[in-house]
Amino acid sequence: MTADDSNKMQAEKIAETITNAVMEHRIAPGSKLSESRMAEAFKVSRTKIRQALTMLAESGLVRLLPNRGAFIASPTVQEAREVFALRRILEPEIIRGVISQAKKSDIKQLKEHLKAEKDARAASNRRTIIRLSGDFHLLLASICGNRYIEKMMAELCPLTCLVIALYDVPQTPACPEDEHDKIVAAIEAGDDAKGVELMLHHLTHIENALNLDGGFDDDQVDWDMVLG
Amino acid sequence: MTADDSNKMQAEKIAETITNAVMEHRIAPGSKLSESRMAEAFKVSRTKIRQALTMLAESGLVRLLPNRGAFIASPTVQEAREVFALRRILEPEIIRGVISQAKKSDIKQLKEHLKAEKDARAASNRRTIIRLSGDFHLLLASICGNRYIEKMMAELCPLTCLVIALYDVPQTPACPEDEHDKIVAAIEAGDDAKGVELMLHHLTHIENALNLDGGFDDDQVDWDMVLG
DNA sequence: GTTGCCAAAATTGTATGCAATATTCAAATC
DNA sequence: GATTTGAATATTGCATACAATTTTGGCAAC
Repeated sequence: MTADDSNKMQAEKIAETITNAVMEHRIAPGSKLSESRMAEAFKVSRTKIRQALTMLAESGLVRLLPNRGAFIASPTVQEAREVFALRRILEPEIIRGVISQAKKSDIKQLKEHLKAEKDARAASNRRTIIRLSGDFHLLLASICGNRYIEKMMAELCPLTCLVIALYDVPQTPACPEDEHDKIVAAIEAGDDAKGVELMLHHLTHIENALNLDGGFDDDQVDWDMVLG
Repeated sequence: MTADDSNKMQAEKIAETITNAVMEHRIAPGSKLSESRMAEAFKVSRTKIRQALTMLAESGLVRLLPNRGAFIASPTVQEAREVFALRRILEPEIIRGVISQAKKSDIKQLKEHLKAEKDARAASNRRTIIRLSGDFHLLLASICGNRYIEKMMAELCPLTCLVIALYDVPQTPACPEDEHDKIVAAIEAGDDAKGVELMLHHLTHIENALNLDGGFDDDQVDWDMVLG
């Protein structure tokens, strides 16, 4: 029966659509998500939209302000750092998990993904590039075989996309193209240490490419600084 | 204003009550959560209950089966192992974080917690003991200063409680009483390596005390007991 | 030109009613 | 006696109507 498809999954599907849009930078951080507009767009009642928004809020991608509505999160500098800190904890272990139990079909899937990334770069398809960049890490998480890690990464990746949208320096060259390839190579070679090192380097590289110093947090305004 | 208290937090408070009840083993894994009963017990409309259940489902503590209703999760053996695997990844880093940035007041709070645990043991207050056992790890997570880690632990601890409820061997002596104390001692001494080792030992110890054949039946929830 | 205020409009919060689906239980059949 | 069927009951799914709150826009006062 298509109970899963038609019933509960409907709200989940809406949430996924929003998440995907965030991952492709088609929704900006801080955007207001009006219930009635969404209901109209998705052709469902507000009830379903509200369900989806509650789910998204629980995952951290959306903030629900009482009587004000739902907004796509805009992570502060501090939050951005915490996202990367957690990823640096999780992803090395993901690499170890992948190496220790990847099947042939998993490796194949990884290589197919690399090819998709290469194609997207060749086509200069910016949104697809961004999207696939995140999906690479989600794919690794799904292969590593721990559903809780996978779930956590499914929350952290969209947040990372928001962080990049907020703090990326435009002229910085995009994610170095070959880092994912190198990681897969290390995985294929079964080289734990190398894979972990590459992953850490990769994450640090992404974080360092951001401008997380002069950030505008939701802190109180320092009027002395404004006037001085 | 108390907008947060009265508006959105109402559903969150319900979810927290359920979570607390799970952590104190006052709701068994697999229990059905009837919307109308809950609405009656909490004296709110089903709408609010539904919101709370959606949140709990997103956090993994509740499973929503289409047209069947909401049930407290009952983690499989595999899921139980994954919970512990993830905790073994996260909590050593939590220890490092706590050591690197705990304030005096944090240490004080930890010691107060140890005393509360000691008191509960002295009074043989089983539910309080269980509850405080989990809270210890949540307290550490809150001190370590990464809100995403804290959130993750806030999901993993209740899940661990479910796992224990499902697979614990009754005659096994409860959590060794002094492991938390030793961990705090290592933290106070600033001894990273020791703290991490103790934490890993602690987690492994809990997991090893479990029996993979035990089980629970889906009891009906006694809402008076949950609320009382 | 700016600020303050009030009414109108738009938006969110909540409850309730009804439809759809599952569960229960008793009667009928084998 | 066990199993199946089907009506009665209970529960979930959903949308809509209405209340509460915020936002908007204009008008007056300074």
